[in-house]
Order: sequence, then structure tokens, then C-alpha cells
Amino acid sequence: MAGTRRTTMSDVARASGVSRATVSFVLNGTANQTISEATRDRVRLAVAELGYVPHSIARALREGASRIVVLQVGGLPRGHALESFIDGLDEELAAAGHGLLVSYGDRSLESTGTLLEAVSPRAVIDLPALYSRPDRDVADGGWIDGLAAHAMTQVSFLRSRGHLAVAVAEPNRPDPVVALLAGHVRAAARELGMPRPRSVRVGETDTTARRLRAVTQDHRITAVAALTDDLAIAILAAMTDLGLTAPKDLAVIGFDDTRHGALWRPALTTVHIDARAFGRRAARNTLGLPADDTQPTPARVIQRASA
Amino acid sequence: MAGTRRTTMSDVARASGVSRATVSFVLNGTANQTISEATRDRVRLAVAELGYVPHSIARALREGASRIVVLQVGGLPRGHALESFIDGLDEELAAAGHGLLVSYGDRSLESTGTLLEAVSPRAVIDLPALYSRPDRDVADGGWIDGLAAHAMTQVSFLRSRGHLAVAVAEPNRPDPVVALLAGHVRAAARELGMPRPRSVRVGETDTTARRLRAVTQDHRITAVAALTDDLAIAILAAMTDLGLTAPKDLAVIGFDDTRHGALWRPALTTVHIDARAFGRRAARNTLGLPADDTQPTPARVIQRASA
DNA sequence: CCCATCTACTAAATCGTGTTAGTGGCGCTG
DNA sequence: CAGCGCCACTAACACGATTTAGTAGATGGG
Repeated sequence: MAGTRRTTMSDVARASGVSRATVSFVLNGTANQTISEATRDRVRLAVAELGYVPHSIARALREGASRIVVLQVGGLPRGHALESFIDGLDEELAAAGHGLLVSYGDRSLESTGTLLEAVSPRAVIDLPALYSRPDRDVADGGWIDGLAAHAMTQVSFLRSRGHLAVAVAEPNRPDPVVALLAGHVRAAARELGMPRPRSVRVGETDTTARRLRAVTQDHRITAVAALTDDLAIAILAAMTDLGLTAPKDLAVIGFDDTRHGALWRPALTTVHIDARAFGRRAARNTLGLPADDTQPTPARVIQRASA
Repeated sequence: MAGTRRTTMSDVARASGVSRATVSFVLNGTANQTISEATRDRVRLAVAELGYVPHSIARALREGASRIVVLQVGGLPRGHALESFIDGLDEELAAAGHGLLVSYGDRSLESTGTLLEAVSPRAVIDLPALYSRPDRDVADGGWIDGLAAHAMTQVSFLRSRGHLAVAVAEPNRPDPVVALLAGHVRAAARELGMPRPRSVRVGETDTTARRLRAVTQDHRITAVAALTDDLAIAILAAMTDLGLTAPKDLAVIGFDDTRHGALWRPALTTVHIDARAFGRRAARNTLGLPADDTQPTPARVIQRASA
């Protein structure tokens, strides 16, 4: 059992009485090569009988890259949208014979580099980098460009419910991605003629409560727009500790429709994003395939109890 | 820029005036090869100057496997423990020059197989398979074997708080892993002389509430042990809808110390597991390295408000 | 009848590394 | 001084696929 050699292209060639080159041509449907239908059948039969599977490493060595795409997530907020984005990416890549490898590289640059070197992926989608560069292309399927619209959906919902001034809940640690998201929320507020939203930085529960109280000294502020559902939940928890209830004392809206939001009491109102479609588009973009015609459905508000 | 060829071993050999083989011997410290120190230095200098990096694909082709380990997670409950397990695995593998690739393959078997084939990993750690086989080895660093003890920690905490009969919260969909976990909880209860715990299957919030009410008809039941924190939170949500409060009407304990548990009101009491240490041990096991002497710290209860 | 074109293939180079077998030179020993 | 062992290397094959260049034979046009 230990000595069973893997079946290679040479085996197939020998079994079907042709050369290795011919086998390759048949299997890859190489253009500008004429192979008779009879020969094609012989080759395909041999492949089936021997159970031949191409050795991807040999192929990668020859082609210069493996049929794998790496998605670098880094410290991006995890959640529903990211998972859906990954699902969409994976689906479309699989359809094109590629695999997806996700790297949550909080790790040092060196080890991530080693990993990338080891896989030699056909392409790398570096989401944090895409977020921070202003001159990004559409490698992410337009997701990030859509963020401005998503933020507008969130803020204009609050506006339509009669809130004239809002605060924005953001994570404690500084991060370019966070800054970008918060910037979109502020821009949306400005566009709607609302005062510049003050920010509530979310950390430990007690300090969060303190900060929340400080911000709500301004009695014009009647709602909080959170950059993620997790942040929204932290705000709701702080409110409970302060004896406030949503939406009566303060309305709260999240972003990204996570499982936990629906379970919270009061259930969290949030923004749902069709990230799967963005993932599919990102896949087609990175592989250089023609764009699909399916449009991502626009972001929509899931209205529950908290706002 | 496009035409820059990568620097190969031949380049290094030429630059240092030796053969490719010698370069390989020097870089890999091959045994039974005598190379003079002077030559070693010349080679190392050339490597540094040319910025040579070995081509992992070529190496993988030659060696038969890449320096990558794949962790298959499948449908396992995500959470804090899994993340820590992954972190520990990653640390230790990186220290040994290997990379970790995580596959959440809910996907069809075929595409996962293709991905594995494409990477040709040195080893595959298939957690769901490990969970379900009774004759598993210690490829997971003893994590799963520890689960019985973990369940005992959870149940005996409830017992020590005066709860004489408990229910167990488990997910709706049937799954061998779930069955295993639930079995441990039941075994722990039996060992403590408690009646066999009835199960509450957690689905949509309203049906969960209905099932919870049905189970708590039995007034001896005063606590719920949940297989994961997420399930515990779902129970707490259902309790809110039923007008019950924890821990007065029913105590709830989770498993795995997720972020959300601490935020919930009442804050969730849960079991914390040192999964990172299990990850490190798993890494050493799969690579065939001698076992480390660090023992995982035993599971402990994080007592908050809910139990 | 000759040349060109097309069909249906094949031989061999190539990707970059690891490793086995071998080789000249040198010192030492009997 | 033959013979042996040791040192410090090198030549060449192997891994398994892709792709370029080329070649017999059939067909067709003038």
C-alpha cells in the first residue's frame, strides 16, 4: 500500500497509445490543436479508468502560479457581511476551477509572506490594503465603493424616523478602515443636513457607559449609528447598565445583520448587505473573467425593536 | 519590470562559483555532506546579496508535499475556543517553518478535495472526523479527549450551586459532533447522581421559547447547560420573551467564553478553555516533533450573572 | 506533377529544487 | 609506492505537467 505510485500523465499516455503532449492537449482543450474525436475518446477513457488526477503542484511549477486565490482579511471586522463575501468569492472561484484560501493574518508580515510564497497564489485580494488606498481598483467587486451608499442607508433611516442628531459608535483602537467607515457616516449626516456626529469609542463595558453618558449630555442626540452590530450590542449593554432603554431613551442601529443582533432584547435594528454578490464579482474581476450581469441587491434596513 | 526573472539556485551557484548541489547542501544543512566553512560563507553571502528565496512549489514538487498544514473545520461550532486553537496551531507551525491553511469547507466534498489536492499539504487535521471517530489518535493535541473533563467542569459548577436537575441546550440540526458533546454532559450528570438531562433544541426564537417552556414544566429543572455560548444566549433571549429572568427563574451557563457572552444582560456565566495550548500540542503532534512540556491549563468557570 | 496547406500528432525543452552516484586530489599507512 | 580512506565537491536524474517546434501523411489547386 505504501508503495503505490500516483498515476501520472505518462501512464495515461501509455494506456491510450499517444504521447504525453496529446494527453495534455485533450485535457486542457488547448486552442490551435487539432485532435481527432477518436483519440480524444481513447484518452478520456484511459483517464477515467486509471482515475488520473492532475498533479497541481507540477502544474503550478510549470505555469508559475497555483490555481488558488488568497483573501487577506487582517484585522477587518468579522461578521455576517464578511462571511457572505467569502461565500460568494468561494462559489465563483470554485466554478472557475480555483480554490480560496483565507488568511486572517494578524500575524507578522514575515510569516504571512512565507505562507504566500508557499502557495504561489494566482492572485491576492488584500482587503485592508484596498480599504486604505484611495486609488483602489475594483478588485473587491465594488464592495468598498458601495460603503458610502450603505452608510447613507443607515443614517437616512434614522433621519426618516425623526432623529435630527446622531452619534457614531466606533471601536477603541485606531485603524484606517475604521476611519474610512466613520467618515462615510459623517459624510452621510452632512448630506442630510445633520450636525457632525460625535463619536462614542467602545471599549470595556464600564468605560463605554461613561463615554456614552458624556455624549448624551447633548440632548439633541437621540440615536446612535454603530459601525458594526457588535458595537451596537456593546452600546445596548452599556445602556442597560445606565438604566436606559432603546429605542425610547436612545435609538440604536447596527450594521451587518449578525446572528446575535436578532437575539438581543430589544432586538437590534440593522443594515443588511448583499455581500455575497460583491464576492462573486470580486472573483470574476480577479480572474479576469467578463463581468457577470447580476447586480448586488442594494443594502436595506432590517427593522427590529432598537430603532 | 515585467521581465524580471526570479533568482534561482543556479544564480546563487554561479555567483559563488560552486554547483547547484553545493548550494542546496549548504542551505539545507544536509547530513553526511562535508562542505568547507569558506565555501559555506561564499554561498551564504551570495544568497544574501541576490536576495534568493527558495521556490516552494519546486521544493514541494520534489519533496512530494508542501510545507503547509490544513485544518478542516467543517460545520464545527465557531467561537472563542476554535479561534484560540487556531492561533496556537499557527504559532507552533510557524515556528517550524510551516504555514496553516484553514478550510471551512461546508462546501461539497469535491471542491474541498480539489483544494487539498492543489495545496498538497504535509498534513491534514480534520476536526469533524476526529470528533466522530472513537479510535482517534492525539492529532488534536488531546483537545477532544479533554471535552469530557470540560463538560464535567460545567455541570459540576451547576451542581455545586445547588442545582439538582438540569437541561442541556443543543442546536436543532442533528450532527455527530453535537451528539458527542451532549453525551459528555449527560455522562457528567450521571456521574454526579443527577437525573438524565432533557434536551432543549434551539432554533428560531419563538419555537425555542415554546420548547423551553415545555421542558421547564418539570419544576425540578432549575438550570440549563448550553453546549456553546451562542446557544446559551439564544436561551436567555427566549427567557426574556417568556418573562423569565436568569438566574432567579432559571440559571444558564454557556461554554467557550465568547465576546458576546460578557456583553449580554444578565452577563453570561461560561466555561473558559485554554484551547491555544491544545493547538500548540496538535501542531507538534502532526509534525512529529517531540511533545512540549507545557500543560494546558484546565478548563475553568467564568462566573458572571446568569448562573 | 509540384507545391502549399491542413490534419493529427510527437519529441524535447522547461519550470526550480533535492538527492544519489561518482570523481579527482590529498594525506596517511604498511 | 600501491592502496585506502577522507574531503569537497560536481554531474545528472527525478518530480509531473505545459508548450514550442517540428514532422509524416493526406488533400487540393494550378
